Amino acid sequence: MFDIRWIRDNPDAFDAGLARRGLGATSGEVLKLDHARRDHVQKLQEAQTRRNAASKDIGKAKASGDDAGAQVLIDEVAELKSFIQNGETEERRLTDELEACLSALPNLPYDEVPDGASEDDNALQHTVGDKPQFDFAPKQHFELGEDMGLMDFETAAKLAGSRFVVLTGPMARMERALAQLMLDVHTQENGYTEVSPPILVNSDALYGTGQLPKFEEDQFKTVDDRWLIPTAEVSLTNLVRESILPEADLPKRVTAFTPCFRAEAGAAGRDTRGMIRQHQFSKVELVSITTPEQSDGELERMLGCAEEILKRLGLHYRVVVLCTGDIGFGARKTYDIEVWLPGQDMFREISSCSVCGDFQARRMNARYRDGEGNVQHVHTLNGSGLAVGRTLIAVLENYQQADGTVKVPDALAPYMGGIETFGGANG
RNA sequence: GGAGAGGUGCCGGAGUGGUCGAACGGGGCGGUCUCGAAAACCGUUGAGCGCGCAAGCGUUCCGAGGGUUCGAAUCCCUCUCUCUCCGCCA
Repeated sequence: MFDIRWIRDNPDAFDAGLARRGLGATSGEVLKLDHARRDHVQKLQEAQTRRNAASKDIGKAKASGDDAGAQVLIDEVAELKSFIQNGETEERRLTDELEACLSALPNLPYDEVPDGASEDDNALQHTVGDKPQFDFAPKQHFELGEDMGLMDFETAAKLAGSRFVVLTGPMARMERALAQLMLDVHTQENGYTEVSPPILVNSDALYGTGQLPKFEEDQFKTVDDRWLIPTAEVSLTNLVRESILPEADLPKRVTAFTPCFRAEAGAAGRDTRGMIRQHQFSKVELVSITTPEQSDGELERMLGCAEEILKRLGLHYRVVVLCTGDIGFGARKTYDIEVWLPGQDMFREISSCSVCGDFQARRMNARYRDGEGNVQHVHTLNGSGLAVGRTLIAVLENYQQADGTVKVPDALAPYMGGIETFGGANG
């Protein structure tokens, strides 16, 4: 959501930013609505001023026993009544119309974000590690998992349909181990506070982070008008909605390990094999709430926190800056971390770290009080730290051995009960 | 699920339908006093929107949304949340 006053002052910059997103100029329409609304508000307020004054005089007149004088005023106010009532309805309509227009517009990218139409135009930032060498043809994660009998898509389909999986034994344990490692690093070393939030939320929360109203078809909705979160970003970011935080509380850093649910409405036919794209997956999410001054530095910090997990696991990865065509709805700038999957012979997204400026804060009405006592909107950031399902995939493919077993990375040893490999004859 | 009680400012807590953005207390902030501090005393302390360079003026907001009324924090309806008791339950 944009600051309408900023659009008033910078209509060209606003349109230019939208143009980079491939959208047409909108400031004309927005400002027309804004003008109509302000015009209307002024007339309405004048009427309200007159009504309030007259109403007070009625009270005084009655108190002093001047019933005739009171009656004159009563008649005057009665005339204003319908005008004010209609006026209030109209004001709400104009406000809603303006908001409907603004709420569907994506955030503006930073200048430094590269222009582009698709992920092909993302800019490589840096690469860490090297591709592991195999003296055999590395398998894809689902081949490994199914051969081990520890990853079962068929049974999952019986329970829930396509795009679900059942993990068993050490496979299930490794998913838990990965989450545990991530949470431990983020809470003990990176300054994040662990949170266990609702994963079923209302429409306001989803609106706050920008999934609604535009991306309803990507979400799962319950029968009582709640929604399964597509990411813990929703729950964690909305923790500060409708509040005014003391500046001393910022930056506020929270993390949560939750399941995430996505309808994958537009992804029919994509990544149908394996665990890459599921309706349900688990993720450790990082969210930071900051002042406007802190947010850019916080993005770099958050990226570093996410990268740290991959380094601990010894996984080869690269970081890209998403171009204007690939960046998410609420983001001003996004880093994707892509991990190397030898079985797939390609890099795949495993984390996405975004700075949203005050875009979500305006939708949530999340503010803070600065040193001078001024109230202003916070900035919000979110990032995966990491997507646990995809991390599991990466470990499987990178740590596989010629005999079809998988070596447990050293960093996971404390969480795996001492086993060094798994997937052999005994599971 | 049943029964009841409530949602007022940073917190506690008043508020016969009229001059209430709201008593009073606490907290915070500023000041007086003091060598300094405490105590005491004085002052100050909500958010949104509109107009304005600003000072400021106006307007809206007492859980949310409707309604009654010339006028609603106060009356009515719906919703929502919290608390207590009972039932059920991981």
